[in-house]
Amino acid sequence: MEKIIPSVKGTRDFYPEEMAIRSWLYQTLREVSESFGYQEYDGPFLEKIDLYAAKSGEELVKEQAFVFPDRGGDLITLRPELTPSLARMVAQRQRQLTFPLRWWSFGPFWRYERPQKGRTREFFQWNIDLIGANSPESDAELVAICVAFFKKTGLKPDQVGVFVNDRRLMDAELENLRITNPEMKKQVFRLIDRRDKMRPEDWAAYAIEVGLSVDQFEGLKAILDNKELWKNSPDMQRFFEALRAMGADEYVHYNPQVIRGLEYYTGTVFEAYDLARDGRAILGGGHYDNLVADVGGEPLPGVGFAMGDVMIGLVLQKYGCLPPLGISPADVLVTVFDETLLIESQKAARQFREMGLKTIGYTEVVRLPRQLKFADRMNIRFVAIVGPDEAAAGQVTVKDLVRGEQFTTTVLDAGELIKKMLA
RNA sequence: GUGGCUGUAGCUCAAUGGCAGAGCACCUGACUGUGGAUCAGGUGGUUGUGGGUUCGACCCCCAUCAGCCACCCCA
Repeated sequence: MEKIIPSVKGTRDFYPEEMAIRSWLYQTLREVSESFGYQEYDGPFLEKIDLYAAKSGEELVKEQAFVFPDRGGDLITLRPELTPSLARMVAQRQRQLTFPLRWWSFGPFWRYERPQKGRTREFFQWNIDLIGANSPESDAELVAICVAFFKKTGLKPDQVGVFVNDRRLMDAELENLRITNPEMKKQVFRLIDRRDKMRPEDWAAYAIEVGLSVDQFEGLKAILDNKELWKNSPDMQRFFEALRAMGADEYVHYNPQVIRGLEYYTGTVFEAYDLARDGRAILGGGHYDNLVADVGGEPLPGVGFAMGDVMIGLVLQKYGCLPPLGISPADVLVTVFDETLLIESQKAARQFREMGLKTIGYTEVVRLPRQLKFADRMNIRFVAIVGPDEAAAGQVTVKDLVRGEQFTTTVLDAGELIKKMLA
């Protein structure tokens, strides 16, 4: 045998078991998204590099995207995120679309990163946005959607949580500490983001390096340790009140340390975690002032989030929330007795299918035990045997592999009985 | 991009520098029109790849590829 050419680093093969999970996830996301009245959309998987160069940092495109020249010499990128494509799609029809826009998508993305737990180079992502809305209640709606997803999958509020903050609130709090320089604020945001990843003494040293005075540093720590800080913001108060009204507050926590790396978030920011702090963020999102800022067009505020399939898959597996495996591809297997009866078996299989039963007709002439074993392995509950006796009488013998019982009757009767037993 | 751990049968893993093994799975039979269970037998390997050291390498060294993990980053 020739050597098997290995798959591309960081990609996954989806065998039927994994594919079933992916399809289930897609279906669940669809149901949750649609229950809030969101419409499905998608952009191209290939985009010109310029689309990202305009908006994202140089680093993203140069180091974390798959980029290659096409035959005409243009640089093409396998999309690393959906937002720029969304911005273009919205800007192109800004005058025709009806706002507020509620759109969702689930599709593949690529990032040239080093694979590790919860991170692959090829992954699927749920993107959902409410565009052309600017209220705390619209921000709350998106958080309520991700809570609805958790509820639907069976994840409990003591297993996962959504942590929320508001950048404008943080901005105001920093102003109170006389941190007013925009560049300085950016650095302090980064400092806040790093707090949990560094030892306290290193973090303090970093704070001094950034240029904070001792008073400012103490003030910052007080802010970050204040779980009631949200009460200083009327918008956050409205946000939490809306969440309660939507029945989502159980899962949602205020955390002044949530900042998010993305520069385009301007208001509410949030991310969901396994409460055991196991692994990376499950999802992240927030409020932005202008989706189409880099594409031109009227300023368009909105709120949205993205969730990758890899991390949520790990969390769902950890908490036993994945759908059961070993689901059968068929209800009935029609066996083949010998070459002379091959056609009879195929006719019977067709009749079963026409009655709405998922039916596999064996297409090889092999010994019966082998065919029964096949049915057993494939979790096919019913085996219909068409032997010389049955063929002569216009009947089939149906064996129920779960109960170990069997009966002989016409195909039509057998089909009805099987349907009853499956119900 | 940086660092650590690991690559042996289809799978999970053994093997002081001295004959490459086990369990599970698979195949055959016991059982010529009936799956699972049991028993008996059997197939299965360029030890990731390429070099080096050695009388001799799964084992030591170098490189490389892949997987996992942590950094970095997280759109």
